[in-house]
Amino acid sequence: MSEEKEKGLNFIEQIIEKDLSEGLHEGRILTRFPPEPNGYLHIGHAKAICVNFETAKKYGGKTNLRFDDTNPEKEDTKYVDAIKADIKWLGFEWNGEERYTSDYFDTLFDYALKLVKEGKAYVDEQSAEIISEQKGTHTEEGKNSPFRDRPIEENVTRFEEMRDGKHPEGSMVLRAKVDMSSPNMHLRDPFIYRIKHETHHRSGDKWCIYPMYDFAHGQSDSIEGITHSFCSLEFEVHRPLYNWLIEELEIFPSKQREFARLNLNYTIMSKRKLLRLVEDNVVDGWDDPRMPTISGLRRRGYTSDSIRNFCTKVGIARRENVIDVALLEFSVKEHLNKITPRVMCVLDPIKVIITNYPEGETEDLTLINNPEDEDAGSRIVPFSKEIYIERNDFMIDAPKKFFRLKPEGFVRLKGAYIIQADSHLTDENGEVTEIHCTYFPDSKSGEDTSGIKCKGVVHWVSTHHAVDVEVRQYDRLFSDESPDGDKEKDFMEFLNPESLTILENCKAEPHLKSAEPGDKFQFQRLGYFCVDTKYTTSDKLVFNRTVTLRDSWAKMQKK
RNA sequence: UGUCCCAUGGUGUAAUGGUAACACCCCAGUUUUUGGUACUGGUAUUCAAGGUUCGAGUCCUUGUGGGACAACCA
Repeated sequence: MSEEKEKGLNFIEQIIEKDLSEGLHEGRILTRFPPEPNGYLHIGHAKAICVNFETAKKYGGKTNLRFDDTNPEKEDTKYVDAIKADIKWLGFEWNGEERYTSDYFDTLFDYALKLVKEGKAYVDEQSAEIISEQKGTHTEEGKNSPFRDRPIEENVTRFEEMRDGKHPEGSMVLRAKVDMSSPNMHLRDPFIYRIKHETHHRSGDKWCIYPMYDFAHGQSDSIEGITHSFCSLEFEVHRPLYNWLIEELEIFPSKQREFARLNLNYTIMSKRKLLRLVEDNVVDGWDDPRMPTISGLRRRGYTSDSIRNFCTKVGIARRENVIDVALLEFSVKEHLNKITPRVMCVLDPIKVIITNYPEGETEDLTLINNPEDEDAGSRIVPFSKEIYIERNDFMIDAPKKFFRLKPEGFVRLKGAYIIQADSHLTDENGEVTEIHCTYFPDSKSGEDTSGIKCKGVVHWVSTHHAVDVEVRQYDRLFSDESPDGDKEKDFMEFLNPESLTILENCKAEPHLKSAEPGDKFQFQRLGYFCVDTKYTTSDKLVFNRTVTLRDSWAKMQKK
């Protein structure tokens, strides 16, 4: 916090500071996060959450959590719980208990009735098709409905009948009487109440009419005394209606402001499309580690700190943007580098026999846990005659710049000795099966007097002490930068067939035996990994690769 | 064809009429018992044309480009 740079305010902060300087609402700041409980939260919501919670906090205000539940068809309580858990996990605390738009159904009905009684709303009994036709187009004005000027008493009666369940779905609708000739389609007598004979997840069967978004959101903001209502750009065209209703209803004047939603390359953010991935079993549920959902990122090993930092780096503005996923990845690496203990795990093991090391002997080596954090201490790693190293750390015809093990070459075993490759065995396919090496007793890590210079350092695990673990390597779910950007092709065509690789024969140092689900580590030289919370059992550890380390060797090879 | 919004390095975001900067990415190097981290340096930017002004990324006009908008969804 103290290192906070003197960067200018974002436009939302500018608005707030201006309001504050003008004494708006006596300096009270109240924002809200209004999810619809019809799906899981994703990284895009995380940005919205940060915008609302962090700006309110910055100015001494609070944030309400309000479930926008006006469409009983799609909403469910199970999503409510998941959403609450995700917000808490992200580290935010909402103002008091969570709220629900459905809690305001009585008030909302009264508001609507007030409009009806003042001749500002009417019941339209035409079909959806007819109404749609009358609505006009962008270039063509709309036409008034024949029901537009029916008597107020008749409107009151009909509206009450709607409420009382006397009419079937789709037979009639309550409309605000605004302006059918407005260039803004949302002002052409928008629907504000519709009939839905549907059981609501909270109000049950009490209601069979439900307010539309435009007649629920702004009013709920107002009821709660929200001072600043931040939403995404797509709602900009709704703002005139938002304001019109507040004025006509003469209720608390909340103000709506819009900002650009988060877009990530190689990622899909649409709830509908995410749902398809889940339903088509392309992924393993909403919390699949490849999903951009909060729960997916959490299972993948992301920390809430890193997600919040990412949201800060991304900024807030009003222009469309596509953030590079590399920035998200950088954000986790930045955090994980500071907090994770280093540990050795061989993903693709190949056996190394140290011919001059005494048979049956084990040596306890002390390795530091985290060079970035002195308090992290150290641990014991057993060393012996037989070890595993990474298959790709040995190369027969190695280029000059290959600093790892090659015939006749030297390499340092991390935290242990320098070894030299003498010979190797291969199978019928030419695959190396075993490497024979000699070690230099006077080259022990920390007390090396051998004078041998070797640039390469390699991680290893003693075969007899190794823990068998499964490692799941994840890559981006889509191979195209904007999977939903093609009008011709379905986003499913861009799925990356290699987004998941399961390695079942990995060897980890014994220290890992006590790892618990959710624990995070840096597998030295490889990346950051966490113990999977779903598939790990008492006798099988499953690790998820959160993100790889930067690999300059791989980069060099590409050239 | 209409209305509204937006336009700053490759990607994002600042600069509030006064020296265009920060982060990520990319490149080169230093350090290193992680080809990690850290550090140093580098490439690269105001959509265009007019106007206002001593001075414009910022204000005005026009153009160009991108986005949004016609669900009994939110």
